[in-house]
Amino acid sequence: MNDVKSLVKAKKNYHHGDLRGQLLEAVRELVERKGPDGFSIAEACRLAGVSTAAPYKHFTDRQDILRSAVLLAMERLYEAMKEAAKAHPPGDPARVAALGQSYVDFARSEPGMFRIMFGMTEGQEDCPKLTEVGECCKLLVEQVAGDHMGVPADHPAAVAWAYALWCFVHGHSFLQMDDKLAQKAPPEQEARMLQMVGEAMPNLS
Amino acid sequence: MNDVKSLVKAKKNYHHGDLRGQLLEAVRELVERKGPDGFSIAEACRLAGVSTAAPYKHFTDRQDILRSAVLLAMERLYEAMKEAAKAHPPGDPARVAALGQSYVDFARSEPGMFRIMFGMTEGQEDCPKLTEVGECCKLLVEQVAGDHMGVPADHPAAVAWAYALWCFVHGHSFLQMDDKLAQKAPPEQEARMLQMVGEAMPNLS
DNA sequence: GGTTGTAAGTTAGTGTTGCTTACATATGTA
DNA sequence: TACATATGTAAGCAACACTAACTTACAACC
Repeated sequence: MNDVKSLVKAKKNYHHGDLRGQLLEAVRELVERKGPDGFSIAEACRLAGVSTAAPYKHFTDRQDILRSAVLLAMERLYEAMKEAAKAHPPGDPARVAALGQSYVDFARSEPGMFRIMFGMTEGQEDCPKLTEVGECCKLLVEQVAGDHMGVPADHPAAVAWAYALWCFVHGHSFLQMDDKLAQKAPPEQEARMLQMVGEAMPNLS
Repeated sequence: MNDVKSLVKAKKNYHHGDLRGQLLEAVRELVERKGPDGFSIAEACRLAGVSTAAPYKHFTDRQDILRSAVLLAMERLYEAMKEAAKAHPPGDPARVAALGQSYVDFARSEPGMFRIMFGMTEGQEDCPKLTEVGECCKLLVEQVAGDHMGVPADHPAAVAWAYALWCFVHGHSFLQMDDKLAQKAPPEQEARMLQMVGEAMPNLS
């Protein structure tokens, strides 16, 4: 939406306000358009309207750029999940399904970034902020699972079911993205499946 | 095991027997060692001990090489799944779990290829052989699910559960590969989870 | 058994792309 | 005006995909 316009408009000045942010936005757009590998600093610069040397005043490295972009995406995902959880009261059966749905929706809306987030193999292990956000997501799922099952979030059963739920939506997200194997399931079936998994979780209270 | 030895031994002659096969093997090794993106024709040639121009006598293109390597991997996966299904009689509850286990084991043993197989975004759509093997895998899962549920493989419930099972093991495979989010689950827990999913499938006969 | 055709590999290059750095330059602020 | 910050210019360099033209080995055929 705001991609091209804001990019062009902001470039009127030598110092445009937020090159760092615009570069990350450009990375995101490139990754979505040309696939996870189709990103290069040079092209991101072209898109942002700056020289290829400019990024190095804001990032140390190519990896640094990617890491930062992934971190932003991770935060977007976490926000979406939090919103989904907040939309229903604890214990509501629809809450688990909504949480899963938010995850799948994110994967569908940003497949490129999603792939990088969970498929990066180079140098993201040593990024504490990234693992921190990931941990937050995990805790959120465990919390919702625990609420649903009537046990505290750190109960082994809640942890196990949270992981199972994650596996399910994660796999579904990937299979939807590369739809060669799985014919695109209609939204209703998707919702039904999520509901089914939610109902399979036992109530232990 | 046989990588280095066979590569060196076979290179004694100008025409070594099977450059095509060795290149594909080199691709596989590179992908495993340096990640899905860490593959290049040049490096595969270096590994196979031939010049960088040699591959073009066997493959038309870089994509052609990758596609062929992926096809081989897909066939390996199908073989593993078939073996797992053959190891138990139809209806045995352990059969579903074993099928899922074979999938997860494959992902763990060849994470790089697995990522490419299900993460490729460039030019694999138009490979009929690839989609054919994928279809075979899908049919196999549906067959096993149908046997387990006491309905034919093309029964809607069997198809739905087959897809759900696939989602589950697929997601688990990915989460295991990049283990930043999910702490590595011990094998016993993994087996228990697979069993749990299998037991959740209703018997409709 | 020599001739010859062909498949398979080699050498040497071309063109492109990308990451990164050293230095110059423009802009805003005190 | 002086300085700090932010960007541009230009270049180095490495890697890679792919091509063209030459060479080697093998095999089939007379």
